[in-house]
Amino acid sequence: MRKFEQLGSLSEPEMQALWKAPVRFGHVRAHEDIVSEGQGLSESSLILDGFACRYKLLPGGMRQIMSFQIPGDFCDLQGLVLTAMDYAVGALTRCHVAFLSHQSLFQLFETHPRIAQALWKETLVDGMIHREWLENIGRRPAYARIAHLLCEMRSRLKAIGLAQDRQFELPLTQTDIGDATGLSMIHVNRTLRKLRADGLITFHANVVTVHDWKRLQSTAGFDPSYLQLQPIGSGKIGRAR
Amino acid sequence: MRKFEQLGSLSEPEMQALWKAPVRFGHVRAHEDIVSEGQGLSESSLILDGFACRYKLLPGGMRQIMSFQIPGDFCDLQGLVLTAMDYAVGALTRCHVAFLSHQSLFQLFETHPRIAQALWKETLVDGMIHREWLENIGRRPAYARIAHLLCEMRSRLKAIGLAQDRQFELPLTQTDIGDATGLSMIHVNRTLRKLRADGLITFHANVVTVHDWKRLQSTAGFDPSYLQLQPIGSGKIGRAR
DNA sequence: CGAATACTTGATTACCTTCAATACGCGTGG
DNA sequence: CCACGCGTATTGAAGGTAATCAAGTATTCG
Repeated sequence: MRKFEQLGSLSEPEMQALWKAPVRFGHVRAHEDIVSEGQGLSESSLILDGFACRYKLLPGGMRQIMSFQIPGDFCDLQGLVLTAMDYAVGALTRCHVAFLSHQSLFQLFETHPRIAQALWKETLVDGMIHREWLENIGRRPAYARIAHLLCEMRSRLKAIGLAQDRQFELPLTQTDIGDATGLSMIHVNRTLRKLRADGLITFHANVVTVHDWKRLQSTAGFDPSYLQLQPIGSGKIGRAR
Repeated sequence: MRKFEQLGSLSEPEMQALWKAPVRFGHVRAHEDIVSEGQGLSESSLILDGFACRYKLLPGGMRQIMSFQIPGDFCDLQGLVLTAMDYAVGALTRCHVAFLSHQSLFQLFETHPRIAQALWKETLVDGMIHREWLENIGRRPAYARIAHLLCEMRSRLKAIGLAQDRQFELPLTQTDIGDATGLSMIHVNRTLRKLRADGLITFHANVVTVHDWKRLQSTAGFDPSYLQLQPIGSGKIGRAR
């Protein structure tokens, strides 16, 4: 549970302060919502364990997933600064979640402004992922689109030690993948088979096995520097303060 | 140029401080970049006048537009906290731009932390727009997709006094609309004609005329509360501080 | 073990893209 | 002033990608 540390290179006293903040722990069953759309929030939730997704429902009942949240990700920092959520967060597996009250976060911001900045940064990274997905859904054909999603998830899961080079667990149904990529479940199925037939990956029992990482990456048009951020302290901000 | 005020309900002394900050003014010709991808920045740019867009180019030369920036919008707040831009910002028309150095912004944050929060909020609104676009591109057919884009732009332009009920200027080519919605220019053309034939809108010489707002909204699945945010001071944050 | 959920496969249809060619609008320069 | 060229818009035809419909199989879970 010491995943706070990935939060973004804070200094020792800042980490100390975070440890002392009151945290409520809880868990959410698979297929239940962690946060609902339209809700106003009084605490922010951080995934400690499990997979979740942000999504919206359309009038017709269709679902669009906007991002997957993995351990170490905040779900709803948006609710800290804005008064209503424009999306829901659903648990894809059983999730362990830490809830931090907004009040105590704001108190932390007073004494440790860099914590606010670290959280701001979190939301900016969300924005980067959204833009990557816009590019993906808007301009790539299904084959590359799914390949790209797999590249992204491998990359993000590796960063938190949940993926190996050749293999990682990805507890998504084909319906989930379809809702994330803007495709029908059926087409996802066929495309996965094609990826399999081409010797790029296999996806079975929630496990992705990468057979040809290089080719997967190139068909996806995946940029390996994706989300490889510089730590806060070493960049412009360090200088500016 | 007093569009700073839309920045998000800051108090008087905060506004005063903003006025005193050093600002560099400039302009960018149409079709030129305001910011390039991959760049590290030392100042943040705010559109005072004109239209711009955030975009990425794919290896094949395709372009995906992630959002349109209109007067009063920051283009690259991301560069304040992160060290490299993951997208470029291109001017669609001649743009007047204000550049605020990161250094002076960070100084402002020290004395007026709510300014930082207002900018954080700006980036969260960007995130909301991205998610709306993800839903749009991922799950709506071309007809509704373009209708939705028009609804959004009308709504945002109205908020800054640049749209009337029935008519507003939208200096986008059909290619731009295609790159924003993930469609081919040709299909945009045909879809616009269909919207015209159905009596919803006309789009000619960069002017959108709305003939049937209600029907446009309903075919788009547009939520009229989109981006209607509560001011910062009146929400949770006000209480928390 | 039975029901529910997830996956697979085939056939058909529709949406959207690509290719190709033409027309329009506008500023430049002859 | 008109010709020219360029970017933008328009239109038609052909083809491919992905959706929908329909039915059947495998898994998971209570």
